[in-house]
Amino acid sequence: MLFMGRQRIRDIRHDELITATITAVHKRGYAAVTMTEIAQEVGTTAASINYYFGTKENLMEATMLRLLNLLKTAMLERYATAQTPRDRLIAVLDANFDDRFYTVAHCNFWMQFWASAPYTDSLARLHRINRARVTSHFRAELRSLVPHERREALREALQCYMDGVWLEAAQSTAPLNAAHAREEARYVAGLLLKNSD
Amino acid sequence: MLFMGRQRIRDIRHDELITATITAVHKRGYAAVTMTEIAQEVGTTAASINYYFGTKENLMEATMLRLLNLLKTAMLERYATAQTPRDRLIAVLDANFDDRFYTVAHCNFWMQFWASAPYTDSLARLHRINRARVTSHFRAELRSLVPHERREALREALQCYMDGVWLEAAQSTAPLNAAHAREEARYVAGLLLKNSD
DNA sequence: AAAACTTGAATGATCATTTAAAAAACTATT
DNA sequence: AATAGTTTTTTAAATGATCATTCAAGTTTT
Repeated sequence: MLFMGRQRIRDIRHDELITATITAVHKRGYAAVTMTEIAQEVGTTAASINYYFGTKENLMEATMLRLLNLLKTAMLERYATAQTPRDRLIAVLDANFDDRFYTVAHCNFWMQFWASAPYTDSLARLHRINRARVTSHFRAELRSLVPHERREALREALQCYMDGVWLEAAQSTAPLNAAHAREEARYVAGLLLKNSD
Repeated sequence: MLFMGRQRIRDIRHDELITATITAVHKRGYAAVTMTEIAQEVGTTAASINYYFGTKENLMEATMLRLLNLLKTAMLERYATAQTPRDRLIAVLDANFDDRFYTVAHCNFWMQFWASAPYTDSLARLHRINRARVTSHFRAELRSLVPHERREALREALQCYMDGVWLEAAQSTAPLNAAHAREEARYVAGLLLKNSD
């Protein structure tokens, strides 16, 4: 309890501020949002954010880390019950359109992060790592599903499709329908794989 | 000649500065790039940009307009010689991966513009107009190629795929291979349409 | 000579970040 | 369970840096 007590406020603030960052970036844009605006989302001050995160860049990094972990969790959950290679491919697709993850605010933050990642070392690193992870999952699952010559082309097509869906989701004015996105993704994957051999 | 002369320098600067904007945004990022950096790309000063474009926002808008026009031109050229609906669909796809258009710097500017468009009225307008145009082209060509029930799903899939390819291209460190991108796009479109009925 | 163009030096606004001092939460002791 | 001491948290105000934009005085072109 002693230790827990020490950590509690810090953890609460950490979560609050990351949530506030996603909301504020969605409202005002990654480039335009100020520390004060983020702070106001949860009724605190910019100085407080610096107390907990040090810099704006760290805050953005921590926010992106939360999204990456959300994606990873969604993926591992589905992986745990997948039996066949096809199941596992669908697990990867579905994870990307998980209810908890596939929201306008999340896709929007992701898109804006993506656009500015190349210009900030710490963000570029996160981006690279995640990209490599998704790619290797796709490669592994496609190995036993499509012939060797077409594998990379199909993997790229699938990844581009998914990125494109997020991009569109990021601009949406209405709430997203994650279940529908999963169906569409399966349909598209089905078409791409059906004739690939 | 008088009139031409009057316009010449203005036109040259206009072109130079738009090119400089694309390069500088690629180097430094849409959010981080300064007027001075853009000016330095062509050895002039920030004040000069303001003389010609008034504001940074106008400059960005003009830059995006050039890309939009490049895309439109590439499309119309190919449309002119397309005979069948299938030809016209391929024309739309190929235009998006035209040699003049599909470069890292262009895709990068496009991506960054895309991410920040929702937060600036004039840019949002451009974005909306372009999006509507591409969508209506796809709808028109798919009308006679795929059954009614699947048309929207396939159109969305194709558009998302193309957006995703741009997104990846924007991050590339090597020069792009536009011809290869066109081939891939045809291959993907082929798979999507083949089994859709 | 007039118009168009250029630029170095202000201007003024906006921000992230730091500081210092106060408030709150927690711990240990009695 | 009250209290004094310690650490953690909060914030208003200062700091300092960065920029887009404007200005005014030049230069070049027509």
